[in-house]
Parts: sequence; structure tokens; C-alpha cells
Amino acid sequence: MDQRLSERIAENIEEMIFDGDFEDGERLSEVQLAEKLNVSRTPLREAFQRLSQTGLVELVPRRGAFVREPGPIELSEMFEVMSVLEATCCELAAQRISDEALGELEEANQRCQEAIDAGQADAYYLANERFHQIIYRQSGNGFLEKEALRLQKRLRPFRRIQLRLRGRLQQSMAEHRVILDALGAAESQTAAQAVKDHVAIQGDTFHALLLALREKKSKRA
Amino acid sequence: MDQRLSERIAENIEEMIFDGDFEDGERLSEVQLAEKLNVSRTPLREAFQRLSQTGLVELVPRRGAFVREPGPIELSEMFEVMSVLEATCCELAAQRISDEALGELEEANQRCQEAIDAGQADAYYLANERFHQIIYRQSGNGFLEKEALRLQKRLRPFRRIQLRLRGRLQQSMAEHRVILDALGAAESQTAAQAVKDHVAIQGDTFHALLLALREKKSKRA
DNA sequence: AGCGCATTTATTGTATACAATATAGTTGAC
DNA sequence: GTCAACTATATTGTATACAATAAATGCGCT
Repeated sequence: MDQRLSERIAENIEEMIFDGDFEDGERLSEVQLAEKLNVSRTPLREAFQRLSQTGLVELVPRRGAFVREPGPIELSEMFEVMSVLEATCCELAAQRISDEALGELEEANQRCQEAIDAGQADAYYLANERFHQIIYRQSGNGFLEKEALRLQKRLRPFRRIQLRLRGRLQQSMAEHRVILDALGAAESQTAAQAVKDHVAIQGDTFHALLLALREKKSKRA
Repeated sequence: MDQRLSERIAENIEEMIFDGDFEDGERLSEVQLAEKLNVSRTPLREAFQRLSQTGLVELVPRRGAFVREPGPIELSEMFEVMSVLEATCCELAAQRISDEALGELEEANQRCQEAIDAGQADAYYLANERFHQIIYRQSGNGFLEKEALRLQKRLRPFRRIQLRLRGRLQQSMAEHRVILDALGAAESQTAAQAVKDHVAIQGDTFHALLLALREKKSKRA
């Protein structure tokens, strides 16, 4: 009864992929999935079309939909683009950020620290996303914001696992501090570079990514 | 019989939108379009899902699909992002471009000049796209290349109309020359900045964009 | 006449039925 | 015994049928 059924299905499958419920390259049987999700093939196929645009599944004519996990190379490429988008957001934000938004940033950053102190990985993860999202918003460029959010979402599962790296959290907090100070001082170039490095480092750590991929695999039980 | 039917339909509608066949905000009747394209509603709706991801149409639950033309503000935002992506491509390309690719760039540029001399707007348009696409490719970042191509395609109709601006073509050629020289000298920062300005200028000329939008409208008969 | 409500109509959302094709299994020949 | 071709089966692609909801129209009331 809801048009968003296909959207909900898409998000559902997305989550399943992120959770590692499927093998890379695995074929998603329409009848099987439709039965599992209690829907007919029609909205399911519409969801596939969405997912194919996102790049999460590949649609092969007459063969079906195949899940498409990015390999380490593609992942580092994506992080490189992410770092550029975020740096641009930051550069623009530095020139126009409001005191109110700066306060929100400080608050989000504080939440990050609290989460670390409490050892709550998920809470840190959420607060960190919020921190970055405030910067996207403050860029003042709505299209840029949307694109950044899109990539952030796509890279979510990989950032998540990477946070477990030893010492990464405290290092990340130090980087946040640099970003915050540069934004407060309206030093756009400094702020942009700080964000760029902050994000790019995640894509540069190949070993961690490979490890992450392997963990995802093993999680599949 | 081809799975790509929904893809073909999507491209078809895309072209119609680019050609200005629809009013901004116009509802796309499923039955009407299905009849016009000689297909059933099923693959048509799948095409809608694709187009909604691209941002060309907005899907409102229980209401239908509405064409969504970007206004001048969103357009300038998109061009701003495009300039960043292209600049990144160029910066990366400067560090690793092959002599062969440099030759191709020179050739594409020459085609641009020939098209101008012959007064062939379409030929220039194609050669210019090729020029930029070579740079995307030479970035060595496949994901970045895909994203750049995506935005290039989305902005195509607006660049096209803008090329008619008096003196823009010769100015564009001069900018190409700067880019080429910087790439050849492996001066990545110079090259990147040149591309950034080269692209950004298209988004900065508000008057031209508004004019472009109006021309699209009037073209609709 | 204008407004509000009910009924009708049109349109979208979903499921099922049918068609076409790819895959797998089986049989036969070499 | 292996390979190839044919048949059977399963799966995708498309169309149509049905259900649910929103828009439109007409009627009655104030």
C-alpha cells in the first residue's frame, strides 16, 4: 500500500549486503528473495534497479542480479573521492559556518569523546557521522551535501570495521580537534587539508581494509 | 526480450527530458508514456526507479513521477562539484599521464579547434567531451572516472546551450591549452587549478544559465 | 452561489500469469 | 568414458489483472 515498498526493499537488501549476508558475486534469486521478504517480484525488481544505480548489485541481462562488493583497489579509490568531497565541504564551510553550527560541531565531537571513554563503538560511530554531516551541511552547497552523504553511506560498513584499529579512535579525535580549530578560525585551506587527510587515511590503510573484507566474510558464518 | 529494456526506456525518457519535451514538475503518466513507448507499465516503472536515483525525476508515493529540472542555484552547485571532481582527475592525471594519452589529448583538442573553424557546434561539443574524458581516465581512479562521467552526462544539456555564448569557444580553447601544457610538464597543481577554473566558469555565469533555462522552455513549442 | 461531502473515475501499487531464454540434466554416439 | 546435442527445468523479462488510494465531479445543503 506504500509506494515506498520498493524503497524499503532496497534498503533492506542494502543492509543485508552490508551485514555480509551474501557472498561477493552471489546471485540474488528473485523468487527466493521475494518469498523471504514476503513481496512479489515486481517491487523487488524495482528495488534491484535502484541498487544497480548505487553500484551495490550488478544487473546482468537474463542472468539476474549479482551482489558486487568493492575490492581493496576500488575501496581506496572511493575513499580518495570521499576525501576530496569532504575537503571541499570543509573548505566552503570554513568561509560561512555559523557560530551555532560550530557549537553543534563541538557538541558532536564531545559525544565522540564520551563514546570512546565509555567504550561504545556504535555511539562513537554515530556521533562521528553526525560531526561530518554538519560540515557537509555547512558547505552551503546542497548538491555537494547530497553527494557526500551518498558516499558516506556507501562507505559506512568499511569505516565501521576500520574503527577497531588500535589507536585509531584517539588519533581521529585529535584530527577532529584540528578541523574544529581551523573552522573556527576560518582558515579554509588548513581545515580542508585536515579533513582530507582525516578521511584519506582510511583508504590508505590497505592492510586494514583487506582485514576488514576478510572479517566481513568470516562473519557470514 | 532484452533485459535492458528498462535501461533503454530510462535513457529514452532522459533524452526527452534533456530535449525539453516536458515541463518542469510535469507528471509523467505511466499509461500515457507506456503507450507512447509501446511497452507495458512494468519496465517503465523500473526505468522510473533508475531515473529517480539520478535525480531527473522525483517519485511521490501514490502520486507518480514528476520531472525535476534543476534551478539555477542547484545548477551552479552541480558545476561547483563538477569542477572539484575534474580538478582532482587532472591533478592525479598530471602525475601519471602517458605520452600516448597526451597525444590523444592534443588530437582531441585539435578536433575542437577544427570544429570551431568549421562552425560545427555539435562536433565541438563531442570533441570537448572527449578531451575531458581522457583526463578522467588518466586519473587512474576508476571510481572517480565513473563519478565524473556521471556528472558530465547530467550537466550535458546545460553545457551545450552555454557554448553559444559569444567568445566562449575561443576562451575555452585557450584554457585547454593551459591545461595541456601543465599536464605535459607534470605541474599537477597548475593543471588542476586550470581545469577547476575552466569548469567552474560555466556554473558562475548565472545570466547565461538562466538564459539557457529559458531557451529550453521556449524550445518546447 | 459557494462550500462541503459523497460518489465516481482515474491512476498508482502489487500480484499473478505468460513468454522467452539460459541452465542443468540426460541420453546417445563416437 | 567422454563429449555433444537434445530435452526438461528453472529463472528472468514482460504484460495483464486486481487492489488501494488519490483526484475529480456532481449533488445537496446552507
